[in-house]
Amino acid sequence: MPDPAVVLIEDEPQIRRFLRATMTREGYRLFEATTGAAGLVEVGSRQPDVVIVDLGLPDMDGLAVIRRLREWTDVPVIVLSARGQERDKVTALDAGADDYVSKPFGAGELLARIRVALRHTAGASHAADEATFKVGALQVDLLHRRVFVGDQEVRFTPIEYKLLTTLVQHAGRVVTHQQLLREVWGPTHTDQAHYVRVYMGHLRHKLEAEPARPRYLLTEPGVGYRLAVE
Amino acid sequence: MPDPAVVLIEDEPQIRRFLRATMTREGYRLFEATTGAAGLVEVGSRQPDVVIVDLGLPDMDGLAVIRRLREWTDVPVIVLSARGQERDKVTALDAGADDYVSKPFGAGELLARIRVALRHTAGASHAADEATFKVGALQVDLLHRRVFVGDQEVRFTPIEYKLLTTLVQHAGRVVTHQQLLREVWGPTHTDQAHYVRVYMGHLRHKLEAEPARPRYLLTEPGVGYRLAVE
DNA sequence: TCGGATTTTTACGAGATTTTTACGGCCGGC
DNA sequence: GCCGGCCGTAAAAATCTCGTAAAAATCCGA
Repeated sequence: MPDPAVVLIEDEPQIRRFLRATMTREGYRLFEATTGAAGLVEVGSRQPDVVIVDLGLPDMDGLAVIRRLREWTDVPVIVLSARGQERDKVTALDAGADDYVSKPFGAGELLARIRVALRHTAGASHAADEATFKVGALQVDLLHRRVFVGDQEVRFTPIEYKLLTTLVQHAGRVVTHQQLLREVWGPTHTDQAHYVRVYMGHLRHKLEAEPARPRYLLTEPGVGYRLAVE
Repeated sequence: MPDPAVVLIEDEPQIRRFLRATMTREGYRLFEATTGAAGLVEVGSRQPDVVIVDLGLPDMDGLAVIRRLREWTDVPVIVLSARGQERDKVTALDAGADDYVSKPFGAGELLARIRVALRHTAGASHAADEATFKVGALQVDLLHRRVFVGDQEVRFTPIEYKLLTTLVQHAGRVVTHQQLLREVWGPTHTDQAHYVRVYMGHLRHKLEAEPARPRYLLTEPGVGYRLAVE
Protein backbone atom coordinates (compact mmCIF):
# COMPACT_ATOMS: atom_id res chain seq x y z
CA MET A 1 0.00 0.00 0.00
CA PRO A 2 1.20 3.54 -0.73
CA ASP A 3 1.17 6.07 2.06
CA PRO A 4 -2.34 6.16 3.51
CA ALA A 5 -4.37 9.25 2.65
CA VAL A 6 -6.22 11.13 5.37
CA VAL A 7 -8.73 13.94 4.99
CA LEU A 8 -8.91 16.29 7.96
CA ILE A 9 -11.99 18.48 8.34
CA GLU A 10 -11.17 21.00 11.05
CA ASP A 11 -11.51 24.77 11.34
CA GLU A 12 -9.10 25.52 14.20
CA PRO A 13 -5.74 26.46 12.63
CA GLN A 14 -3.85 25.41 15.75
CA ILE A 15 -5.04 21.83 15.62
CA ARG A 16 -4.58 21.67 11.86
CA ARG A 17 -0.97 22.79 12.20
CA PHE A 18 -0.33 20.29 14.96
CA LEU A 19 -1.82 17.38 13.05
CA ARG A 20 -0.16 18.37 9.81
CA ALA A 21 3.21 18.09 11.56
CA THR A 22 2.57 14.73 13.23
CA MET A 23 0.80 13.07 10.35
CA THR A 24 3.35 13.94 7.71
CA ARG A 25 6.12 12.84 10.03
CA GLU A 26 4.37 9.46 10.36
CA GLY A 27 4.15 9.07 6.61
CA TYR A 28 0.53 9.95 5.92
CA ARG A 29 -0.67 12.05 3.01
CA LEU A 30 -2.84 14.71 4.65
CA PHE A 31 -5.55 16.72 2.87
CA GLU A 32 -7.21 19.50 4.80
CA ALA A 33 -10.58 21.23 4.69
CA THR A 34 -11.83 23.97 6.99
CA THR A 35 -15.55 23.64 6.36
CA GLY A 36 -17.99 20.75 6.16
CA ALA A 37 -18.90 21.49 2.57
CA ALA A 38 -15.27 21.61 1.47
CA GLY A 39 -14.60 18.45 3.45
CA LEU A 40 -17.29 16.51 1.62
CA VAL A 41 -15.82 17.54 -1.72
CA GLU A 42 -12.32 16.66 -0.54
CA VAL A 43 -13.38 13.17 0.52
CA GLY A 44 -15.13 12.72 -2.80
CA SER A 45 -12.12 13.68 -4.85
CA ARG A 46 -9.28 12.24 -2.73
CA GLN A 47 -10.92 8.92 -1.83
CA PRO A 48 -8.95 8.78 1.44
CA ASP A 49 -8.41 5.79 3.70
CA VAL A 50 -9.52 7.68 6.82
CA VAL A 51 -11.49 10.85 7.52
CA ILE A 52 -11.02 12.91 10.67
CA VAL A 53 -13.79 15.39 11.34
CA ASP A 54 -14.29 18.00 14.03
CA LEU A 55 -17.82 18.24 15.35
CA GLY A 56 -17.75 22.02 15.70
CA LEU A 57 -17.49 23.40 12.21
CA PRO A 58 -18.38 26.92 11.08
CA ASP A 59 -20.78 26.13 8.24
CA MET A 60 -22.54 22.92 9.17
CA ASP A 61 -22.88 20.48 12.02
CA GLY A 62 -20.22 17.79 12.08
CA LEU A 63 -23.00 15.25 12.53
CA ALA A 64 -24.49 16.34 9.23
CA VAL A 65 -21.11 15.82 7.57
CA ILE A 66 -20.98 12.25 8.88
CA ARG A 67 -24.50 11.51 7.69
CA ARG A 68 -23.78 12.92 4.25
CA LEU A 69 -20.63 10.82 3.99
CA ARG A 70 -22.50 7.70 5.00
CA GLU A 71 -24.87 8.18 2.10
CA TRP A 72 -22.22 6.92 -0.24
CA THR A 73 -19.08 5.69 1.49
CA ASP A 74 -17.98 3.38 4.28
CA VAL A 75 -14.64 5.12 4.78
CA PRO A 76 -13.66 5.12 8.48
CA VAL A 77 -14.60 8.37 10.21
CA ILE A 78 -12.90 9.48 13.42
CA VAL A 79 -14.59 12.31 15.29
CA LEU A 80 -12.69 15.00 17.14
CA SER A 81 -14.73 16.96 19.62
CA ALA A 82 -14.30 19.50 22.36
CA ARG A 83 -17.41 18.09 24.00
CA GLY A 84 -16.85 14.91 25.95
CA GLN A 85 -20.46 14.40 26.99
CA GLU A 86 -21.68 10.84 26.65
CA ARG A 87 -24.74 11.97 24.70
CA ASP A 88 -22.54 13.60 22.04
CA LYS A 89 -20.48 10.46 21.67
CA VAL A 90 -23.48 8.21 21.29
CA THR A 91 -25.08 10.49 18.73
CA ALA A 92 -21.93 10.72 16.63
CA LEU A 93 -21.18 7.01 16.74
CA ASP A 94 -24.76 6.12 15.84
CA ALA A 95 -24.69 8.64 13.02
CA GLY A 96 -21.99 6.51 11.42
CA ALA A 97 -18.70 7.54 13.04
CA ASP A 98 -16.25 4.76 13.79
CA ASP A 99 -14.44 6.39 16.67
CA TYR A 100 -14.67 9.42 18.93
CA VAL A 101 -11.72 11.25 20.47
CA SER A 102 -12.25 14.08 22.94
CA LYS A 103 -10.10 17.19 22.97
CA PRO A 104 -7.57 17.62 24.29
CA PHE A 105 -6.13 14.46 22.81
CA GLY A 106 -2.66 13.02 22.50
CA ALA A 107 -1.09 12.52 19.12
CA GLY A 108 -0.15 8.98 20.04
CA GLU A 109 -3.70 7.95 20.80
CA LEU A 110 -5.08 9.48 17.63
CA LEU A 111 -2.42 7.78 15.54
CA ALA A 112 -3.15 4.45 17.22
CA ARG A 113 -6.84 4.83 16.48
CA ILE A 114 -6.04 5.68 12.87
CA ARG A 115 -4.01 2.48 12.66
CA VAL A 116 -7.04 0.57 13.96
CA ALA A 117 -9.19 2.14 11.27
CA LEU A 118 -6.65 1.22 8.59
CA ARG A 119 -6.57 -2.37 9.84
CA HIS A 120 -10.31 -2.55 9.34
CA THR A 121 -10.26 -1.36 5.76
CA ALA A 122 -7.28 -3.60 4.95
CA GLY A 123 -9.62 -6.55 5.34
CA ALA A 124 -12.55 -5.11 3.45
CA SER A 125 -11.59 -4.36 -0.11
CA HIS A 126 -14.07 -1.59 -0.90
CA ALA A 127 -12.74 1.14 1.37
CA ALA A 128 -13.28 3.99 -1.04
CA ASP A 129 -16.38 3.47 -3.11
CA GLU A 130 -17.28 5.21 -6.29
CA ALA A 131 -19.43 8.21 -5.51
CA THR A 132 -21.73 7.92 -8.52
CA PHE A 133 -23.87 4.98 -9.45
CA LYS A 134 -24.77 4.32 -13.08
CA VAL A 135 -26.99 1.90 -14.90
CA GLY A 136 -28.35 2.51 -18.39
CA ALA A 137 -29.35 6.14 -18.70
CA LEU A 138 -29.71 6.49 -14.94
CA GLN A 139 -27.00 8.25 -12.99
CA VAL A 140 -26.99 8.95 -9.26
CA ASP A 141 -24.32 11.32 -7.96
CA LEU A 142 -24.29 10.53 -4.25
CA LEU A 143 -21.67 13.11 -3.43
CA HIS A 144 -23.63 16.05 -4.85
CA ARG A 145 -27.08 14.57 -4.28
CA ARG A 146 -28.02 14.89 -7.95
CA VAL A 147 -29.76 12.43 -10.20
CA PHE A 148 -29.83 12.34 -13.99
CA VAL A 149 -31.75 10.39 -16.56
CA GLY A 150 -29.78 10.84 -19.76
CA ASP A 151 -28.60 14.43 -19.38
CA GLN A 152 -31.84 15.55 -17.78
CA GLU A 153 -31.61 16.29 -14.06
CA VAL A 154 -34.42 14.93 -11.91
CA ARG A 155 -35.40 16.40 -8.57
CA PHE A 156 -36.50 14.41 -5.54
CA THR A 157 -38.10 15.01 -2.18
CA PRO A 158 -36.08 13.93 0.88
CA ILE A 159 -37.89 10.63 1.30
CA GLU A 160 -37.77 9.82 -2.39
CA TYR A 161 -34.02 10.45 -2.43
CA LYS A 162 -33.37 8.41 0.69
CA LEU A 163 -35.34 5.53 -0.76
CA LEU A 164 -33.36 5.70 -3.98
CA THR A 165 -29.98 5.81 -2.24
CA THR A 166 -30.93 2.90 -0.04
CA LEU A 167 -31.55 0.89 -3.19
CA VAL A 168 -28.31 2.15 -4.69
CA GLN A 169 -26.32 0.96 -1.69
CA HIS A 170 -27.64 -2.53 -2.25
CA ALA A 171 -27.70 -2.32 -6.03
CA GLY A 172 -28.23 -5.71 -7.65
CA ARG A 173 -29.46 -7.25 -4.42
CA VAL A 174 -32.99 -7.52 -3.20
CA VAL A 175 -33.95 -5.08 -0.47
CA THR A 176 -36.93 -6.19 1.59
CA HIS A 177 -39.83 -3.94 2.50
CA GLN A 178 -38.76 -4.21 6.12
CA GLN A 179 -35.26 -3.05 5.31
CA LEU A 180 -36.46 -0.11 3.25
CA LEU A 181 -38.92 0.99 5.90
CA ARG A 182 -36.27 0.75 8.59
CA GLU A 183 -33.67 2.66 6.58
CA VAL A 184 -35.95 5.36 5.23
CA TRP A 185 -38.72 5.83 7.78
CA GLY A 186 -36.98 4.52 10.89
CA PRO A 187 -37.46 1.39 12.97
CA THR A 188 -40.85 2.52 14.27
CA HIS A 189 -42.62 2.32 10.93
CA THR A 190 -41.75 -1.21 9.85
CA ASP A 191 -45.41 -2.16 9.53
CA GLN A 192 -46.49 0.54 7.05
CA ALA A 193 -45.62 -1.50 3.98
CA HIS A 194 -47.72 0.65 1.65
CA TYR A 195 -45.47 3.68 2.14
CA VAL A 196 -42.90 1.87 0.05
CA ARG A 197 -45.37 1.13 -2.73
CA VAL A 198 -46.53 4.71 -2.92
CA TYR A 199 -43.00 6.10 -3.07
CA MET A 200 -41.71 3.45 -5.42
CA GLY A 201 -44.48 4.67 -7.69
CA HIS A 202 -43.12 8.22 -7.42
CA LEU A 203 -39.58 7.08 -8.22
CA ARG A 204 -40.69 5.10 -11.23
CA HIS A 205 -42.77 7.96 -12.48
CA LYS A 206 -39.72 10.21 -12.37
CA LEU A 207 -37.04 7.77 -13.53
CA GLU A 208 -38.56 5.20 -15.81
CA ALA A 209 -39.49 5.72 -19.45
CA GLU A 210 -42.42 3.36 -18.93
CA PRO A 211 -43.32 3.37 -15.23
CA ALA A 212 -45.51 0.32 -15.76
CA ARG A 213 -42.60 -1.66 -17.25
CA PRO A 214 -39.70 -0.63 -15.04
CA ARG A 215 -36.18 -1.19 -16.25
CA TYR A 216 -34.28 -0.04 -13.16
CA LEU A 217 -36.60 -0.31 -10.18
CA LEU A 218 -37.63 -3.92 -10.24
CA THR A 219 -40.25 -5.56 -8.05
CA GLU A 220 -39.40 -8.81 -6.34
CA PRO A 221 -42.92 -10.03 -5.60
CA GLY A 222 -43.56 -10.87 -2.01
CA VAL A 223 -40.10 -9.77 -0.94
CA GLY A 224 -39.18 -6.22 -1.85
CA TYR A 225 -37.38 -4.33 -4.60
CA ARG A 226 -34.10 -4.47 -6.46
CA LEU A 227 -32.17 -1.85 -8.39
CA ALA A 228 -30.89 -3.34 -11.62
CA VAL A 229 -27.18 -3.34 -12.42
CA GLU A 230 -25.61 -3.65 -15.86
CA MET B 1 -29.64 -11.63 12.77
CA PRO B 2 -30.33 -13.26 16.11
CA ASP B 3 -29.42 -11.43 19.29
CA PRO B 4 -25.71 -10.58 19.16
CA ALA B 5 -23.48 -12.59 21.49
CA VAL B 6 -20.94 -10.80 23.70
CA VAL B 7 -18.18 -12.34 25.79
CA LEU B 8 -17.20 -10.24 28.81
CA ILE B 9 -13.82 -10.95 30.42
CA GLU B 10 -13.80 -9.03 33.69
CA ASP B 11 -12.92 -9.93 37.26
CA GLU B 12 -14.67 -7.14 39.18
CA PRO B 13 -18.11 -8.47 40.22
CA GLN B 14 -19.53 -4.97 40.43
CA ILE B 15 -18.85 -4.17 36.80
CA ARG B 16 -19.99 -7.62 35.70
CA ARG B 17 -23.30 -7.15 37.47
CA PHE B 18 -23.74 -3.72 35.98
CA LEU B 19 -23.01 -4.85 32.44
CA ARG B 20 -25.10 -7.99 32.80
CA ALA B 21 -28.10 -5.82 33.62
CA THR B 22 -27.62 -3.30 30.80
CA MET B 23 -26.61 -5.74 28.09
CA THR B 24 -29.46 -8.18 28.66
CA ARG B 25 -31.91 -5.31 28.75
CA GLU B 26 -30.59 -4.21 25.35
CA GLY B 27 -31.11 -7.67 23.89
CA TYR B 28 -27.57 -9.05 23.88
CA ARG B 29 -26.63 -12.57 24.89
CA LEU B 30 -23.88 -12.10 27.46
CA PHE B 31 -21.30 -14.75 28.41
CA GLU B 32 -18.97 -13.99 31.29
CA ALA B 33 -15.48 -15.04 32.27
CA THR B 34 -13.49 -13.83 35.28
CA THR B 35 -10.02 -14.80 34.13
CA GLY B 36 -8.07 -14.44 30.94
CA ALA B 37 -7.70 -18.18 30.50
CA ALA B 38 -11.41 -18.78 30.95
CA GLY B 39 -12.12 -15.87 28.61
CA LEU B 40 -10.09 -17.40 25.80
CA VAL B 41 -11.99 -20.65 26.15
CA GLU B 42 -15.30 -18.82 26.25
CA VAL B 43 -14.54 -16.91 23.04
CA GLY B 44 -13.50 -20.13 21.37
CA SER B 45 -16.65 -21.98 22.27
CA ARG B 46 -19.25 -19.17 21.97
CA GLN B 47 -17.93 -17.55 18.79
CA PRO B 48 -19.30 -14.16 19.93
CA ASP B 49 -19.85 -11.05 17.82
CA VAL B 50 -17.92 -8.83 20.23
CA VAL B 51 -15.46 -9.37 23.07
CA ILE B 52 -15.10 -6.94 25.97
CA VAL B 53 -11.94 -7.41 28.00
CA ASP B 54 -10.65 -5.73 31.13
CA LEU B 55 -6.92 -5.00 31.09
CA GLY B 56 -6.46 -5.79 34.79
CA LEU B 57 -7.14 -9.48 35.18
CA PRO B 58 -5.97 -11.69 38.05
CA ASP B 59 -4.25 -14.45 36.11
CA MET B 60 -2.77 -12.85 33.02
CA ASP B 61 -2.29 -9.46 31.42
CA GLY B 62 -5.21 -8.25 29.35
CA LEU B 63 -2.76 -7.44 26.58
CA ALA B 64 -1.74 -11.09 26.45
CA VAL B 65 -5.39 -12.05 26.09
CA ILE B 66 -5.76 -9.75 23.11
CA ARG B 67 -2.63 -11.10 21.44
CA ARG B 68 -3.74 -14.69 21.98
CA LEU B 69 -7.13 -13.88 20.47
CA ARG B 70 -5.56 -12.24 17.44
CA GLU B 71 -3.66 -15.39 16.65
CA TRP B 72 -6.83 -16.95 15.33
CA THR B 73 -9.78 -14.53 15.23
CA ASP B 74 -10.69 -11.04 14.01
CA VAL B 75 -13.64 -10.69 16.37
CA PRO B 76 -13.94 -7.04 17.54
CA VAL B 77 -12.29 -6.51 20.92
CA ILE B 78 -13.23 -3.58 23.14
CA VAL B 79 -10.89 -2.87 26.02
CA LEU B 80 -12.04 -1.67 29.41
CA SER B 81 -9.38 -0.17 31.60
CA ALA B 82 -8.95 1.71 34.84
CA ARG B 83 -5.81 3.27 33.41
CA GLY B 84 -6.42 6.16 31.06
CA GLN B 85 -2.78 6.83 30.22
CA GLU B 86 -2.11 7.39 26.57
CA ARG B 87 0.68 4.81 26.58
CA ASP B 88 -1.73 2.10 27.74
CA LYS B 89 -4.22 2.96 25.03
CA VAL B 90 -1.63 2.87 22.27
CA THR B 91 -0.25 -0.45 23.45
CA ALA B 92 -3.66 -2.08 23.64
CA LEU B 93 -4.84 -0.75 20.29
CA ASP B 94 -1.63 -1.81 18.58
CA ALA B 95 -1.89 -5.23 20.20
CA GLY B 96 -5.06 -5.75 18.21
CA ALA B 97 -7.86 -4.12 20.20
CA ASP B 98 -10.48 -2.26 18.19
CA ASP B 99 -11.52 0.22 20.84
CA TYR B 100 -10.53 1.41 24.30
CA VAL B 101 -12.88 2.71 26.95
CA SER B 102 -11.57 4.15 30.21
CA LYS B 103 -13.25 3.52 33.55
CA PRO B 104 -15.42 4.95 34.79
CA PHE B 105 -17.48 4.69 31.63
CA GLY B 106 -21.12 5.30 30.79
CA ALA B 107 -23.31 2.44 29.66
CA GLY B 108 -24.55 4.47 26.72
CA GLU B 109 -21.08 5.04 25.34
CA LEU B 110 -20.08 1.40 25.67
CA LEU B 111 -23.26 0.29 23.96
CA ALA B 112 -22.73 2.75 21.13
CA ARG B 113 -19.18 1.46 20.63
CA ILE B 114 -20.50 -2.09 20.60
CA ARG B 115 -22.94 -1.07 17.86
CA VAL B 116 -20.01 0.34 15.87
CA ALA B 117 -18.18 -2.97 16.22
CA LEU B 118 -21.25 -4.88 15.10
CA ARG B 119 -21.60 -2.61 12.07
CA HIS B 120 -18.09 -3.50 11.06
CA THR B 121 -18.62 -7.24 11.18
CA ALA B 122 -21.97 -6.90 9.44
CA GLY B 123 -20.25 -5.24 6.49
CA ALA B 124 -17.43 -7.77 6.42
CA SER B 125 -19.62 -10.86 6.36
CA HIS B 126 -21.65 -9.17 3.67
CA ALA B 127 -18.76 -9.08 1.25
CA ALA B 128 -17.48 -12.54 2.10
CA ASP B 129 -20.94 -13.97 1.56
CA GLU B 130 -20.32 -15.10 -2.01
CA ALA B 131 -22.62 -18.06 -1.45
CA THR B 132 -23.97 -19.76 -4.54
CA PHE B 133 -25.04 -23.38 -4.71
CA LYS B 134 -24.49 -25.33 -7.90
CA VAL B 135 -25.40 -28.76 -9.13
CA GLY B 136 -25.61 -29.72 -12.79
CA ALA B 137 -27.24 -26.86 -14.70
CA LEU B 138 -28.90 -25.58 -11.52
CA GLN B 139 -27.47 -22.53 -9.81
CA VAL B 140 -28.85 -20.82 -6.70
CA ASP B 141 -27.38 -17.43 -5.82
CA LEU B 142 -28.39 -16.89 -2.20
CA LEU B 143 -26.82 -13.44 -1.96
CA HIS B 144 -28.75 -11.96 -4.87
CA ARG B 145 -31.74 -14.22 -4.42
CA ARG B 146 -31.60 -15.40 -8.03
CA VAL B 147 -31.86 -18.86 -9.53
CA PHE B 148 -30.64 -20.06 -12.91
CA VAL B 149 -31.09 -23.22 -14.94
CA GLY B 150 -28.37 -23.10 -17.52
CA ASP B 151 -28.21 -19.39 -18.28
CA GLN B 152 -31.95 -18.93 -18.01
CA GLU B 153 -33.16 -17.12 -14.90
CA VAL B 154 -36.12 -18.67 -13.12
CA ARG B 155 -38.44 -16.67 -10.90
CA PHE B 156 -39.98 -17.92 -7.69
CA THR B 157 -42.72 -16.92 -5.29
CA PRO B 158 -41.72 -16.37 -1.65
CA ILE B 159 -42.80 -19.82 -0.50
CA GLU B 160 -41.25 -21.58 -3.45
CA TYR B 161 -37.96 -19.80 -2.85
CA LYS B 162 -37.97 -20.48 0.86
CA LEU B 163 -38.61 -24.15 0.18
CA LEU B 164 -35.77 -24.29 -2.31
CA THR B 165 -33.29 -22.57 -0.01
CA THR B 166 -34.24 -24.85 2.85
CA LEU B 167 -33.30 -27.78 0.66
CA VAL B 168 -30.12 -26.02 -0.41
CA GLN B 169 -29.08 -25.53 3.20
CA HIS B 170 -29.28 -29.27 3.72
CA ALA B 171 -28.10 -30.19 0.24
CA GLY B 172 -27.27 -33.86 -0.14
CA ARG B 173 -29.17 -34.75 3.01
CA VAL B 174 -32.74 -35.83 3.49
CA VAL B 175 -35.07 -33.18 4.83
CA THR B 176 -38.24 -34.52 6.42
CA HIS B 177 -41.71 -33.19 5.71
CA GLN B 178 -41.90 -32.00 9.30
CA GLN B 179 -38.68 -30.05 8.93
CA LEU B 180 -39.76 -28.43 5.67
CA LEU B 181 -43.14 -27.46 7.04
CA ARG B 182 -41.58 -25.99 10.14
CA GLU B 183 -38.94 -24.02 8.24
CA VAL B 184 -41.17 -22.74 5.46
CA TRP B 185 -44.67 -22.46 6.89
CA GLY B 186 -43.82 -22.10 10.55
CA PRO B 187 -44.32 -24.40 13.52
CA THR B 188 -48.11 -24.07 13.42
CA HIS B 189 -48.55 -25.89 10.09
CA THR B 190 -46.63 -29.10 10.71
CA ASP B 191 -49.69 -31.23 9.94
CA GLN B 192 -50.44 -29.95 6.42
CA ALA B 193 -48.11 -32.43 4.72
CA HIS B 194 -49.67 -31.95 1.27
CA TYR B 195 -48.48 -28.33 1.08
CA VAL B 196 -45.01 -29.72 0.52
CA ARG B 197 -46.15 -32.00 -2.29
CA VAL B 198 -47.95 -29.20 -4.09
CA TYR B 199 -44.98 -26.86 -3.90
CA MET B 200 -42.40 -29.49 -4.68
CA GLY B 201 -44.43 -29.97 -7.84
CA HIS B 202 -44.08 -26.26 -8.61
CA LEU B 203 -40.33 -26.37 -8.07
CA ARG B 204 -39.88 -29.40 -10.27
CA HIS B 205 -42.00 -27.86 -12.97
CA LYS B 206 -39.76 -24.80 -12.99
CA LEU B 207 -36.37 -26.45 -12.49
CA GLU B 208 -36.41 -29.93 -13.93
CA ALA B 209 -36.17 -30.82 -17.59
CA GLU B 210 -38.48 -33.78 -16.93
CA PRO B 211 -40.54 -32.98 -13.84
CA ALA B 212 -41.69 -36.59 -13.67
CA ARG B 213 -38.09 -37.85 -13.53
CA PRO B 214 -36.43 -35.35 -11.26
CA ARG B 215 -32.68 -35.02 -11.32
CA TYR B 216 -32.23 -32.45 -8.56
CA LEU B 217 -35.30 -32.59 -6.33
CA LEU B 218 -35.40 -36.20 -5.24
CA THR B 219 -38.16 -37.89 -3.27
CA GLU B 220 -37.20 -40.04 -0.32
CA PRO B 221 -40.37 -42.10 0.01
CA GLY B 222 -41.90 -42.06 3.44
CA VAL B 223 -39.35 -39.60 4.75
CA GLY B 224 -39.09 -36.38 2.81
CA TYR B 225 -36.98 -34.84 0.05
CA ARG B 226 -33.35 -34.42 -0.82
CA LEU B 227 -31.52 -32.00 -3.07
CA ALA B 228 -28.90 -33.80 -5.15
CA VAL B 229 -25.24 -32.76 -5.03
CA GLU B 230 -22.57 -33.44 -7.64
C1' DT C 1 -50.20 33.60 8.57
C1' DC C 2 -50.50 31.91 3.90
C1' DG C 3 -49.59 28.87 -0.02
C1' DG C 4 -47.13 25.29 -1.96
C1' DA C 5 -44.64 21.18 -1.37
C1' DT C 6 -44.40 16.98 0.96
C1' DT C 7 -45.92 13.24 3.60
C1' DT C 8 -49.46 10.31 5.32
C1' DT C 9 -53.94 7.98 4.65
C1' DT C 10 -57.42 5.84 2.26
C1' DA C 11 -59.59 3.21 -1.37
C1' DC C 12 -59.86 -0.06 -5.00
C1' DG C 13 -59.15 -3.16 -9.16
C1' DA C 14 -56.05 -6.36 -11.48
C1' DG C 15 -53.27 -9.90 -10.92
C1' DA C 16 -50.45 -13.11 -8.47
C1' DT C 17 -50.01 -16.30 -4.67
C1' DT C 18 -51.51 -19.38 -1.32
C1' DT C 19 -54.74 -22.55 0.29
C1' DT C 20 -58.05 -25.95 -0.42
C1' DT C 21 -60.18 -29.69 -2.80
C1' DA C 22 -60.30 -33.44 -5.94
C1' DC C 23 -58.58 -37.36 -8.44
C1' DG C 24 -55.54 -41.06 -10.47
C1' DG C 25 -51.44 -43.99 -10.00
C1' DC C 26 -48.27 -46.65 -7.35
C1' DC C 27 -46.86 -49.90 -3.82
C1' DG C 28 -46.85 -52.96 0.09
C1' DG C 29 -49.67 -55.56 3.31
C1' DC C 30 -53.41 -58.53 3.88
C1' DG D 1 -57.02 -59.28 -5.85
C1' DC D 2 -58.33 -55.54 -2.66
C1' DC D 3 -57.43 -51.84 0.33
C1' DG D 4 -55.27 -47.85 2.43
C1' DG D 5 -51.71 -44.76 2.65
C1' DC D 6 -48.47 -41.99 0.12
C1' DC D 7 -47.25 -39.37 -3.90
C1' DG D 8 -47.92 -36.33 -7.89
C1' DT D 9 -50.92 -33.32 -10.64
C1' DA D 10 -54.47 -30.17 -11.71
C1' DA D 11 -57.58 -26.67 -10.95
C1' DA D 12 -60.96 -23.99 -8.21
C1' DA D 13 -61.48 -20.84 -4.26
C1' DA D 14 -59.80 -17.71 -0.96
C1' DT D 15 -56.49 -14.53 0.16
C1' DC D 16 -52.93 -11.37 -0.34
C1' DT D 17 -49.94 -8.13 -2.96
C1' DC D 18 -49.00 -4.48 -5.99
C1' DG D 19 -49.67 -0.29 -8.38
C1' DT D 20 -52.30 3.78 -8.79
C1' DA D 21 -54.96 7.79 -7.80
C1' DA D 22 -56.42 11.11 -4.92
C1' DA D 23 -57.89 13.12 -0.55
C1' DA D 24 -56.35 14.65 3.99
C1' DA D 25 -52.88 16.11 7.09
C1' DT D 26 -48.56 18.12 7.88
C1' DC D 27 -44.49 20.73 7.18
C1' DC D 28 -41.84 24.70 5.68
C1' DG D 29 -40.31 28.98 3.75
C1' DA D 30 -41.72 33.51 2.53
